[in-house]
Amino acid sequence: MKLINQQPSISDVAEQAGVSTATVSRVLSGHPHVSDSLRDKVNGVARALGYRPNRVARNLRTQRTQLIGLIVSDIQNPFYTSMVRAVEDVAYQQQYSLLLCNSDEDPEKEQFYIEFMRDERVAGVIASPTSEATTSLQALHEAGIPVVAIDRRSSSTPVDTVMLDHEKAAFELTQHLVSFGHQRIGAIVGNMQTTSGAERMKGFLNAMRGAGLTPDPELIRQIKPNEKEGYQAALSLLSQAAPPTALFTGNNLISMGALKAIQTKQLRIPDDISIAGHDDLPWMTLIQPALTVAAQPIYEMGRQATELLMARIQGDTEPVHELRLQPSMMIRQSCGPALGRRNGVHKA
Amino acid sequence: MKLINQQPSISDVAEQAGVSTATVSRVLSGHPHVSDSLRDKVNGVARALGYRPNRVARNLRTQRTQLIGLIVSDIQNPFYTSMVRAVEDVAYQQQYSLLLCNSDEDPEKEQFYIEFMRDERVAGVIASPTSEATTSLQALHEAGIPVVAIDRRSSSTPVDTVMLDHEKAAFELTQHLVSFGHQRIGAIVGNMQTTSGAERMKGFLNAMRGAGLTPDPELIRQIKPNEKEGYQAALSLLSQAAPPTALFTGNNLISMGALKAIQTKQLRIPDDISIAGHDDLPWMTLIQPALTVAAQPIYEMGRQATELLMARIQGDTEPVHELRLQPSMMIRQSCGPALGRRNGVHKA
DNA sequence: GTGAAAGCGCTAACAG
DNA sequence: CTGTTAGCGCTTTCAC
Repeated sequence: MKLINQQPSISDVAEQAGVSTATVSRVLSGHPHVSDSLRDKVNGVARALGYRPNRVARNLRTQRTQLIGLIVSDIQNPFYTSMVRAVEDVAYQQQYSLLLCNSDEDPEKEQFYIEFMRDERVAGVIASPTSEATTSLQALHEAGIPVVAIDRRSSSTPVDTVMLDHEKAAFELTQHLVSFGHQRIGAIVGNMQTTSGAERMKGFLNAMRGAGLTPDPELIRQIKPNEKEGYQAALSLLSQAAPPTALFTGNNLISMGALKAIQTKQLRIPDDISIAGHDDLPWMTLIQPALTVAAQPIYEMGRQATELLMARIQGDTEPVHELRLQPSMMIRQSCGPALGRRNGVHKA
Repeated sequence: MKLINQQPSISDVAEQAGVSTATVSRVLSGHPHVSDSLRDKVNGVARALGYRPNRVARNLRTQRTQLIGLIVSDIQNPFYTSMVRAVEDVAYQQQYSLLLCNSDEDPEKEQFYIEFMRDERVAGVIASPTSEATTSLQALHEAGIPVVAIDRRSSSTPVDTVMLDHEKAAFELTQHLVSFGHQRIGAIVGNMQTTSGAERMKGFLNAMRGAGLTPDPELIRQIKPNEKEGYQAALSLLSQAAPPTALFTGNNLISMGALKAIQTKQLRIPDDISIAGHDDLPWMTLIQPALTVAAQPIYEMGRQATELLMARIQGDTEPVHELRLQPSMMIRQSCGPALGRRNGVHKA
């Protein structure tokens, strides 16, 4: 009796069809030199048996897989979600599938997954490293597994990289705020260990200094880039004796937290407080007033990263690329001259 | 000379350490009966060589993998994103990784991925089928690969299932709307082929009839559950000669689209139009007024599904489970008695 | 406690 | 055009 969960192997098909396993293999992988009669026969038997090739065996034999490893720091961040989507689209076209990992900004978890991917001999990896210093990518690279860094750089490993021009985005956002006369601008950004965090901070500081303003360290917060910490940071900023009149937020989660803090403090945007952030999400035009942001071409970044990776997988040996995509400023109504709060304070 | 991308194999380690491959294997998989001296030696050599076991080979030999396949219909839907997160958390704990696929509500794509998973001999699959009639899951099941359906049922295959009590959620939401005196309630829900779509519609209709109201077919729209179609459906509903005074939306993407349509039509919530939807997302309290919804315990659903799956992978043969989790009503300010529009119309 | 050897399912020379 | 054969890297009896 046939065991229920026993899947037929290539030799079962060969036997049934009265041919060798080599012939079956040739038919199934679309090899050209097979007679039509045998081809039909093999196909028929394979279908009848419900045969499906064992990819684990094939992968072992060919020393290749059709798996792309994707490491993001937080799958719940819509920014990464869109990226996953882009990567998946391109990968699917080429019949690759995605091994998805959430590093959670935790180097240990990142390390585990990178090793897992190496052990699984994935064809390539796209990663958004938790830190520029992440060394495990080096191991992948040395093992001959192509890697492309996305959104953040891995300074320790010379790999293809695709990123937003973070500094420019931050610079323009800050300039926009400054143009309304703001001088006390609070900045909430992610860790300096990540490329995006560091470069955004740099853009912010440059824009401030360029406008002849001296950034106040009291108004700068470096946090884990999530809603909760964004909320807390914004709340503490807004609760100071001399609160900022405008807020610069380092990503969409931080913006969300900051907006909730503004809600908690019952401040009006932009009269009491202006706010400008990163990433453009559908809900941002739903709120009143709509949020001004620097939009990232996320899908495009994911697409290009995947295409770069695919080329490497196919053996491309060109020198390392570093792609910088440009932000688009989405000027809406969340920024304006400081009025209410200042007036309120003066009146009080 | 050693090739750059040649990873050392177990026999390299064995040779260097002067032992058999069997011993190396025993040491590396933590097998008990090995002398301490050999164990140390093997570990030392392995580390020195930067050896990493080839999981493809191991998987072939053991006929098992540490891969969980996860099929969702749209990774950009925050609902699924949270689910992915939950699944990943539990899987990671048990050292499993995720093979992620986006079916895009496209049965063909779903089919491709299911076959890929079968070919890769994943340990188990968690899926949100594009249709209750999806038959490919049957193939997995027959091949001895445990499957658990989430959010939606697969009527063709007897597998563990974890879902929201969709009908109840829809029923309560509708009742809430009815309690404000609404009679013309527009409903925008996903395809009837999915469990969630069908059951939500059922809950809606039951609540209407229970209140002595006759659902108007003109006010019901079945769409692909995304923002764009949600927008179009809502817009067409609101542009009718006799528009609804309240909207019932079938998921968060549809709610988003509907809110944008309301914005386009410059209607006031809830005076001109009330709205109640599904899923609770951070931005929903940021908009003015905050949206009333039935929240799903998404993380919990993902967690339980994964635990059910893990049990099956470990050989659990209990009868099939069907878990129904309860929604929580988040009553906020987006529903109220119809005023403005009706008045406006009467005045005109 | 350790090694020799078989074999998981497949593909790719190499013959014929 | 087709079959024979070796072997990918690993685990696991089976002997010793």
